[in-house]
Amino acid sequence: MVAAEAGVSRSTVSRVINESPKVTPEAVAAVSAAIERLGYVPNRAARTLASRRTLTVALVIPENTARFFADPYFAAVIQGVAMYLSGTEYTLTLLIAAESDAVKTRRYLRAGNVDGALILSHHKDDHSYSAVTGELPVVFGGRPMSAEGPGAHYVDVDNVAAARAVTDRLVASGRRRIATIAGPQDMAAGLDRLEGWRLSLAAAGIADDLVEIGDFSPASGAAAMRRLLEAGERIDGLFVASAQMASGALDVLHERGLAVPGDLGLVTIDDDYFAQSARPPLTTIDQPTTGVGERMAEVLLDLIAGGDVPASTILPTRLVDRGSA
Amino acid sequence: MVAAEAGVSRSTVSRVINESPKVTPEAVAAVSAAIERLGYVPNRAARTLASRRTLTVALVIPENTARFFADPYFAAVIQGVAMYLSGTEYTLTLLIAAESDAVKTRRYLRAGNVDGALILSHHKDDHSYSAVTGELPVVFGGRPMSAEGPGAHYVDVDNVAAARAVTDRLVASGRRRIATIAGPQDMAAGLDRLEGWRLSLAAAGIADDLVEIGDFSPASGAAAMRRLLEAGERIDGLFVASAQMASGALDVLHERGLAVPGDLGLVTIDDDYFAQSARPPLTTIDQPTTGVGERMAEVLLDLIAGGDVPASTILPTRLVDRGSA
DNA sequence: ATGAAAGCGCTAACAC
DNA sequence: GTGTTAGCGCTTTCAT
Repeated sequence: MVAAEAGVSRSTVSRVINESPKVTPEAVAAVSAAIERLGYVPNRAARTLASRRTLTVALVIPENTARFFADPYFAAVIQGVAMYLSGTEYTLTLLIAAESDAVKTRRYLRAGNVDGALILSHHKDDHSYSAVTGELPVVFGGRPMSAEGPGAHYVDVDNVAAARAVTDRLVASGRRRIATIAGPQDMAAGLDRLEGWRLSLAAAGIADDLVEIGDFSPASGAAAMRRLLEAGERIDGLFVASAQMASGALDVLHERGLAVPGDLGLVTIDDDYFAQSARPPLTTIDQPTTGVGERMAEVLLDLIAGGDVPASTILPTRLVDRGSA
Repeated sequence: MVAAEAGVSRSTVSRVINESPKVTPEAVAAVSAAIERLGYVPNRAARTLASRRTLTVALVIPENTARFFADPYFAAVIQGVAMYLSGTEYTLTLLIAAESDAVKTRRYLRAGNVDGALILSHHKDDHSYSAVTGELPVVFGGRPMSAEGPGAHYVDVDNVAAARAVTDRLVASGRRRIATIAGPQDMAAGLDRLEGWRLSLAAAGIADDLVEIGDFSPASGAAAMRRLLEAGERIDGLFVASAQMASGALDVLHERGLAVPGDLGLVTIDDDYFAQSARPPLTTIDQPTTGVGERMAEVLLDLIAGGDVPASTILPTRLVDRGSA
């Protein structure tokens, strides 16, 4: 094998591969050359078995979250994770966790098949994985809801501040009757954005009674918009908790002949295709989607390396003003 | 360990785990019970090292394809793969292959770290992975372009037939001046859909000179639509090679005050959010996206198992008539 | 049908 | 700094 070719022992080869500091430069050179010449690639299984590190991290997507694969947000996060990892020695295992046997997934995680796990979940009850947090480094995507306990590491954006900032635009435009189409109230993002809207209105002394709930999908946004309109109030401002829902809401407004921002101001969150190509293009919040994935991976690797990382990593967002307020 | 608990040897335990037929039912029962009782989970690395099967398949996404992660098509395929695999013993490794060192990726694949690979690529030059086809079971998503050689296994839909079928609707509506916004001509799907459009027109004796090319994104569809309109021809029918491009094209038509299907018929491919929520909703082709992922995984596992699978697996599509032709 | 023994390819003490 | 010696936890001949 490589050892013979380089004229050293297997141990030295191993040390070079693992970048041990205690190897002479000459030895490193000889081994590297031999590796190159032979096109040698270490066997992962053997390394794992001997060292008890798998060099693998799992990305767990609970099944009911998987249904939202079409959501560009998730796709972007996954992409961020994969891209960050591709620059490291680590490998990514994608796990769609059937809720029928979350047990199976948890066992897999605890069986030492991975060095850590990233958990991307949509709903509150998805967090059945918090149990593994004690036995394995785990990083959640998005602020986990109560059940996780205070120790859970997560990466997220400040949804409260983002929602508040964008709603402030509505207020600044002189809107006084401001409604919201909120996200699901069993998701942190849904709750936080609603809270941000409330804070903005409270600060301006405006009533916060016009609330309809959607599930972040365009169809749910359209339905919520209809309910809002049918309630009979004359709204002059609207904060929709996601651009996908805003797109649905906008369809309904067009149907009814209501103009944005002429008849009412409309702002949202997510600077994706929906916000950009809406007519009119929407004032919104740009959040770092692939960035969330990248940081999740980074935090996890730090945790695995024994680093001592703060439990929460909050990424900055940016307000994109397109004049739709 | 389990052997002691069940009162048998390690070999027997191993046989039970690997479902060897030569074990008495009693032994199986005893071992299964012991496994259950102890919550035993076999160590993957050790199994792999001893058996030389990794129980892992790679899903390779060339970096320039990764940019299209937002494309719901890709997300759906990945989801299909992951969900199919979750029902098997196999694990999915997601590999974003930097084109800078495709060498690294190929080595990884050849180093025996996976039992097979699924390759999802967008463009012609992505297919640098065809080289591994000889050394490892490989299944491509989408018909690979020439370079792969005839042996390459792939799963796809019949894009030619689909495009032809939907264009036929335009013809059936009496449209005589039918243009197309085609996909990239370095992708099989782009070429095939253009070909289908041509065949439909040829059969009807209609000229096929009105062609603009896009890259499947909404923005490119809008740009192509502008070029088509500015060419000055009065078009009465249009086949757009993807719903995302159709959405962009429709925006331009609205801008110019052209009505669908009043002024011109518009049909496309993909029954996704874009086709469904377009105004008007579009006559289109529904293709099994997660189905493609599932079949890719299924074919790969068959290949790994030594099965002898036909090189191409063509999945059926369905025409969805929404009256936009 | 089952057990005993010999590795799979590597890393990790431990000496030198 | 480098080599030697044991395993890591399984599967797999080979006997029995």
